[in-house]
Amino acid sequence: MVIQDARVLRDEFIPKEVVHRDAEVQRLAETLEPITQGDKADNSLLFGPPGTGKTCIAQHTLEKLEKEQLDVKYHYINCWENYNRFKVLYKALEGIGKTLNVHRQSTPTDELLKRLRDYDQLPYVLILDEVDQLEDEKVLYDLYSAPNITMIMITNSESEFFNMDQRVRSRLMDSERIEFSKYSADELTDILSDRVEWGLYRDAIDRSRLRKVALSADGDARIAIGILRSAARKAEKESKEEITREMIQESVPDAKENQKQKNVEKLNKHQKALYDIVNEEGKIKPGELYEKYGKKVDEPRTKRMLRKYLNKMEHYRLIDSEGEGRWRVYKSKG
DNA sequence: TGTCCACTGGAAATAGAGGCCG
DNA sequence: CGGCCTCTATTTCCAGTGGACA
Repeated sequence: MVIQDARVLRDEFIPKEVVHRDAEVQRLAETLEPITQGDKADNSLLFGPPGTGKTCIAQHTLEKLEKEQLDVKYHYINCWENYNRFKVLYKALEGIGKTLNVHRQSTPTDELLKRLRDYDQLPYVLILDEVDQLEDEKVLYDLYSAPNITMIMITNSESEFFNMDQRVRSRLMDSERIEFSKYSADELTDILSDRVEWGLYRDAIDRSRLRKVALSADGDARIAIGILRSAARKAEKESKEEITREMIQESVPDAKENQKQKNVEKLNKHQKALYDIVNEEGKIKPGELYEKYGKKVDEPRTKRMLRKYLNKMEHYRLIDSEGEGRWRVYKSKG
């Protein structure tokens, strides 16, 4: 037996103590300080590469705040999954239990917003993860103008995020910005050993092997934990008592592919067809791509729609493109 | 210099789904 | 049930872009 508590190895797990992010935790806590007086705090923007602890710290800080201070509410919203105005507002209302008798289709979005604005019980903090994935950032403006709501926005790229509607941007400019950088191999090793302590049996893995995992993850904690999880499962499957270096080695590609795979699964058949063609060709001009696509599926969508799909896939980092206008070329990743 | 070409992406129009209400 | 809403997905229409070519 290797795994003691599988929950600890999941992506969503939030540790009780966060290691190697003291400065960031401190800054976030200071920014949120007014909330302890029952006021609205400044919004914050956490940015940095994937797997650097942004989401984890936001949730951890709020969880702690809620525990110490009963009169705060917070809610986590993933903007990848809730990418439009209605969905975000609906989720936000869910967090304060005001969705009663809001019935999905028949209530206008403005009504949702009105309810949020009218809410004045307790300070309400919204964690908006992957906020750059929103189809239309105007919803941020809506939330900005709600008197009691404080936002914690999370994004990979600060510059991409601010590449938005002028009016929304000018409001969000004064958010507290907190930058996260990649973890070093030593830091990652510490994070892993923290997880191991709660999640695995003591002798399953030692520090030098954890360091091997850390080195393969290139500063990304999510990948590091993914490698560990996958290696632990292998050990479990083979009924071994410990995780070997070979198991770790084999798990590296699994873990790295994993994230991308998740996104590919969300594509519909038209998007998948485009994705496959781009990958087969490696590099392809739009006209040719549309033509191949047309032969490949029944009931093809119009070119305009395909352009929308391609944009989306590029945004999700499933494909690449280069060149503007007439010189555009779509490319497979990597 | 003017016209054509191959492509992009915004905006408006349309279709269809699901819920509300009399 | 039928009329009325709103939402999302999709189509239709089109102005804009900048190199090629006569």
